[in-house]
Amino acid sequence: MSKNSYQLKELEKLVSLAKRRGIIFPSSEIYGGLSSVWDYGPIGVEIKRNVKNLWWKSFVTERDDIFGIDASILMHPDVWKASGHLDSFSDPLVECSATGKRYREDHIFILEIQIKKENKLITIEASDKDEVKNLVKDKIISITPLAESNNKENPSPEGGILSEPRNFNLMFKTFIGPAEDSSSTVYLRPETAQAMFVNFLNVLNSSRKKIPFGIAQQGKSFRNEITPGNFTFRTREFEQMEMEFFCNPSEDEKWHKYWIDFSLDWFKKYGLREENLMIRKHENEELPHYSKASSDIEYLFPWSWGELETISNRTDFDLKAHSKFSGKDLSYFDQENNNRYTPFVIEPAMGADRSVLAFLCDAYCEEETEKETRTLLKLHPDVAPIKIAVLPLSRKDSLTEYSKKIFDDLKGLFTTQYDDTQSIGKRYRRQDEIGTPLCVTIDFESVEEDNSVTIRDRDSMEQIRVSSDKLIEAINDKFKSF
RNA sequence: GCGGAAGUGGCUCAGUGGUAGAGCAUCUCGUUGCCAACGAGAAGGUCGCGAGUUCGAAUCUCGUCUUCCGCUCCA
Repeated sequence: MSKNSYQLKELEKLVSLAKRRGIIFPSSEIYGGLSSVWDYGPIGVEIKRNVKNLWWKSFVTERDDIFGIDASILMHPDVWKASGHLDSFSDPLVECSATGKRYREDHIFILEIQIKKENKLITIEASDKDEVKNLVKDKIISITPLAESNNKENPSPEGGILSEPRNFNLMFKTFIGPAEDSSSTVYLRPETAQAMFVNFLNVLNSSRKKIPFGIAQQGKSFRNEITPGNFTFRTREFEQMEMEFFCNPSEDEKWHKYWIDFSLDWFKKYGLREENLMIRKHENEELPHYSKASSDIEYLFPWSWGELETISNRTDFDLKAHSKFSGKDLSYFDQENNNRYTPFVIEPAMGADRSVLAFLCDAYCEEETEKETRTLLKLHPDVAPIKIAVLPLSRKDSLTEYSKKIFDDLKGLFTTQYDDTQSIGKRYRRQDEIGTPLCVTIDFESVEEDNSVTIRDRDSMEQIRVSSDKLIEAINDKFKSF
């Protein structure tokens, strides 16, 4: 068995575990499911909330230079004209094999022209035939719109071959109001970023903050991906954790590097192993229209390396575009240096669902014990859905009463589960499978003798005995040492 | 969208035309019991869906849906 298929087997096991233990379910399953759409269950929702809250803490509340917003998914349709998403997302496009650049099919014309008595075929980008005539001074024999070309392969304006035209309807369309006429068409946002550009002035004015500063947001985005798949890695509805950091154009490279390092440290801090992480700088030809430079933080998923986060230098593209389309000046006046400029933007854009998946993949672990295989999620305690399980060794009334009291003391401080079904061994294994770092076990000694309980460690399975009066203290000490 | 594989209890799978099965998981009762413990019992499936062939279909045929793997994606 190759390493790859072995690892894919691991992914299948994780998908099974996720369903069995209430982490992630296929959407609308009783109706046959919906392709590549997933629901978080009772355990999964805790993990995802933890990941989002940890991000928010690191990127917003622990800092004094970043502000959060929570914008609507629906926005004015012109937002997507300004951002470029409408043009490059919804028209039939052809792609150049050499540069990867996409052209609107109706803006490409095939020309047969005569240069020095020799007939040549060239391709030109223009909005209509009249513009073509103005652009080309040579003797034109014929002008054929690309759509009417009978050639199997057409050259692109920048060399290379043009692909077959495709409809890239990457944005989800919907309607405002019950009447489905085109005047009320709106889109589900394909990225959360634009809300932060559109609210740039609002945040700037209400926060009285000077540049550099950032605006952060978490929320759902929607893209009609051509190829979704790999569990929750690429889905058409997904949640982003994005931050737009506005800075002086002269400092963009410094901040770009800063946010790459900051993000990488964040993933490492919450448990992803360093050997499974890498930074990949984008080649120039894969940069999108708005970006000057981009780096990915990639994680070694069971199928391959995949992007968790892209940190882009979006330059002043978006603010300038919105200035142009809205007519509102989005430039910034720097009082210290007495000059006006449009800020550059560094954007760390993290996938919330992808991050959860990476934490799960990294934590998934099988250990051979004497009789069985122990499956566990070695999640960082801050990411773990349940922090503590309270497990009475038997269901005798005296133990139940004592254990419930322990549970009541803990549940306000930690996410805690109480479980008194079946054997203690099975309960430990169940908690291992959802990544509960600590189990507190109560036995007759606790009740009848010394008022002490056992704390059992998920990873080492070691137990320590502590007085129940000092239980909370002991738990906090254990969490600190993870 | 094209090609390949697959869909049977919660999970993993067996079952090639004759009354739907196993292991694990789940639930109940008992057990002074600490790493998927032991004993007893219970529940759970119109075999993805829809047609067709047949006396009879999980099994054969067609359609359809879904999932997985490869190609253009990127959070």
